[in-house]
Amino acid sequence: MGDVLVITGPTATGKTELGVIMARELGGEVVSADSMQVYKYMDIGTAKPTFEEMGGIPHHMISVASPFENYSVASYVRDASACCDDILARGKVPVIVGGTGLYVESLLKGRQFAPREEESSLRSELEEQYDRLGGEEMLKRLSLIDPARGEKLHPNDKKRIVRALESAALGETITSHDERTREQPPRYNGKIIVLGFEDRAVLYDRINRRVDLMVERGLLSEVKMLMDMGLKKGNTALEAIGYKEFAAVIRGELTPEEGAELVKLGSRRYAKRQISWCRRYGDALRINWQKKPDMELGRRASTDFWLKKA
RNA sequence: GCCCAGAUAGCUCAGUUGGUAGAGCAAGGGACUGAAAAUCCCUGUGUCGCUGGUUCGAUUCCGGCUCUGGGCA
Repeated sequence: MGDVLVITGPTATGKTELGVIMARELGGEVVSADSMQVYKYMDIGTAKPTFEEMGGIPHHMISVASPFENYSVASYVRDASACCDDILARGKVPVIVGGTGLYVESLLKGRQFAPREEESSLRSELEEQYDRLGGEEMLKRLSLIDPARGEKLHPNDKKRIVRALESAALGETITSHDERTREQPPRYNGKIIVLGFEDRAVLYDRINRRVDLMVERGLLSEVKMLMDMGLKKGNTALEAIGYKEFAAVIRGELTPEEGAELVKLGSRRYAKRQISWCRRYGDALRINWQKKPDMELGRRASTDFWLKKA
């Protein structure tokens, strides 16, 4: 089982920068764990590291999918573990950097997923059924075939109810699949570093400034380009924070100012969900940046902040 | 200077015919097994401007004061 280093935490905490520093230190390569940086042409709004920022360290799992493709955890685990294995085979250390909790965890565990059919219409039929019959009824039906899963889900959780019914219809319930695969040993031995800030207000301030910076750098024209390419509402890529709001701006439904405010709001809430996800890593090394006294708040965490071990 | 209106949660405001208060937004917490930057669940955080009075009891009624709008001079 290969040793890997994981650097995670909410958005705008300097993961990218620390990742490069650690990769250089350990003789490693960066493997991104970010559900939106996998898409090509989405550079500004996903804050992909620039050539400069990569500092000569190879980066994997960035810009590997077309935004028309609906990439997913399963594809990620397949592709990212191939990267990690290759890095390990060359005697180097994979440094997994990213804030998508599900991706990080699934990669480390080498998680397998319950059955699903790519080309069938089963999924849309189930969705249509859900809309017609309502959550209570669908949950009742799920409970008949997978009681444990039904117990856990809320009637409003359409996505998960549909997925659970789909899996069961294809031959194995999610519960049975989970029980069968959960016992497997993790695929990688990960040392986890969780980045954060002492003060939530400082994090939010950075998020706000970062969004302003994205707008200055041309987020609007990036989104415009994607839409001109033919990307539209159903595409996962356009559901990314920053993209869905500016798509609405382009459609004339929001002013650019309103759009930017919504991006900030969405990013703040996203950060909160990420923090919540990170609390599950009990054995992680937690590092909280603390603002240096008498110093300007800057973009780069390590220059303007002290490291503080929580 | 005078007249009128307002002052209640972080913000915008509702309300209590006198028994210490509630909406929206913001915020906080949580879940997470093929969309995860997605999706879903839970939670009201308060010297009711200050100060006297009436009252068993005042955020509510009365007086004074302060501040903020608007009007008249």
